[in-house]
Amino acid sequence: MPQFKPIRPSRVSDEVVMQLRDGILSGQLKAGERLPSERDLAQEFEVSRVAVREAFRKLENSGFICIRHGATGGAFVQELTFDHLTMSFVDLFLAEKISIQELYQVRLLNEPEIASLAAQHLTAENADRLGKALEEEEKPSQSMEEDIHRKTSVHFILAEMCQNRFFEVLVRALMEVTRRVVLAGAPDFNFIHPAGMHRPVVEAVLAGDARRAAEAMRLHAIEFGKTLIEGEKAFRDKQSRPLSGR
Amino acid sequence: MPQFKPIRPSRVSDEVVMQLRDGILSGQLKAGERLPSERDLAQEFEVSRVAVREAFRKLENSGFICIRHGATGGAFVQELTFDHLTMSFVDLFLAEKISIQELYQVRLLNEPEIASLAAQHLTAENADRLGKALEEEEKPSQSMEEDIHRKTSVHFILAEMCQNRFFEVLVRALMEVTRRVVLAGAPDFNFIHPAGMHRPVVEAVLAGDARRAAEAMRLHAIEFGKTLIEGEKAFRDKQSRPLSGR
DNA sequence: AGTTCAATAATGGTAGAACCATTATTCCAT
DNA sequence: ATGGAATAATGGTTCTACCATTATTGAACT
Repeated sequence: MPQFKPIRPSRVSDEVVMQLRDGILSGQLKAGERLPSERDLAQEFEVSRVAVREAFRKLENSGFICIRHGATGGAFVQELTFDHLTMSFVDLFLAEKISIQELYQVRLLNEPEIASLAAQHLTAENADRLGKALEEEEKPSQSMEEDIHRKTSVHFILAEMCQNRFFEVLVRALMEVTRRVVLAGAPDFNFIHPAGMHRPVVEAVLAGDARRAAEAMRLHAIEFGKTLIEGEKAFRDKQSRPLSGR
Repeated sequence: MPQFKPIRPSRVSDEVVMQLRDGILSGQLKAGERLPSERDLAQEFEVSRVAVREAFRKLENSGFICIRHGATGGAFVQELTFDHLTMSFVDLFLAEKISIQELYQVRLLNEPEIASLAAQHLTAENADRLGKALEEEEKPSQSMEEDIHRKTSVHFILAEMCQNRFFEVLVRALMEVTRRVVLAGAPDFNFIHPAGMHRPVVEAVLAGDARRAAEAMRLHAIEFGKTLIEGEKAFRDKQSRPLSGR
């Protein structure tokens, strides 16, 4: 018996999505470029404006284009970023498809490697950024938001330094989940993640000592990770009733 | 001066997205449940049907709902899966925002850990699955698709066994990218990934020897990784002109 | 009784037109 | 120069009508 494939009548809007998507991924439509107006595209594809709009919603949702209103507005091709990936990841966490416990395991394995790579790729400029970030995070903060922002920035800089964009997106995702849990649960972030926690890591990286950097990061991940795991239950309880997603 | 926040008039469809999304994430709308029809929802929200449809396109694109046509059709709440995350990841690879080289680094760090965890969580049932998968992959295959499918399944089973859903989604993403590169570039997958390559890994896992499993996987990742890195250039060249994305 | 097939109704899919809202540009009055 | 109205282009929204798909119903015919 021959292998038949399922027949699924495709939507017009999906055809539009595919053509535009291919154009972008193949490089024919470059970032920054402006697509024709909805009305013109509808004419070109010989479909209704609704179909074009639905296609735009999907492409927008995937981060391929962004839409601006008004004259000189329209759909502009975007450089694909990691932001949407991070957000889908957060969604999975919110939907309880992944736990802090699991992320802890991932973090414990990957963050030391990131620190190690950062130490190996140390440049004068990054040394400067890292030093300043460490200074910043040891100052008292006015709000928890600000405190979290400062204390995550060391992680972000290390992730950038390691020159592996996967590790970069991983750290972004981990930090975003962390941020949410902390904001929902912790009364005082500076208490559970006191200033100076990153100092041994940063010092090892600045010294170009990859092994020591990895070990220092490992200890930090263990220390802070335990606190965070405890925080998850409070977070889940708090989230189960009230709404307001992102 | 007080900190003003930027004013962005929101779209009606985005409001609809947010309300439905919150309903799903908070658990008020459970998986399998059917949303009201487009016409009814439009009335409830006091917006047009188009607005509801655009919202549906976004929610569909993010994997929150799926739409069925015909009588008894409508929008059904979906259990959130890792599929969309995997696809966005593949998109980033296709857009050259991430390279095989980088993924190799990630794989080299994580897959040994996965193998190690799998060995630690060995059960009779999984031992059986693993053994059968190994047998399967050592049979000759009729097509490259089939060959790839069989040879990735060991990785999938190990990822499931390790009981960390992040590692699971990581492996899925890595395998999907691998699949594409191989399909585009390799004349004979069985040549670059001969049967039996996984045998040392599987044997170590079945023996419950975590350290040996990790080491065997590390060697496998190095061996196959080098081949794949060479395959990337061929893939990029081939992809740059013709279209047909997924 | 069982089978087949046509009619029906509910639902999503598509189209077109009209109008509103936002924004850059232009031009005019001050 | 500055401020502000008019203009035009574009996305945002709504409405209406109709097409396409599918489950159900019930009649007609074995």
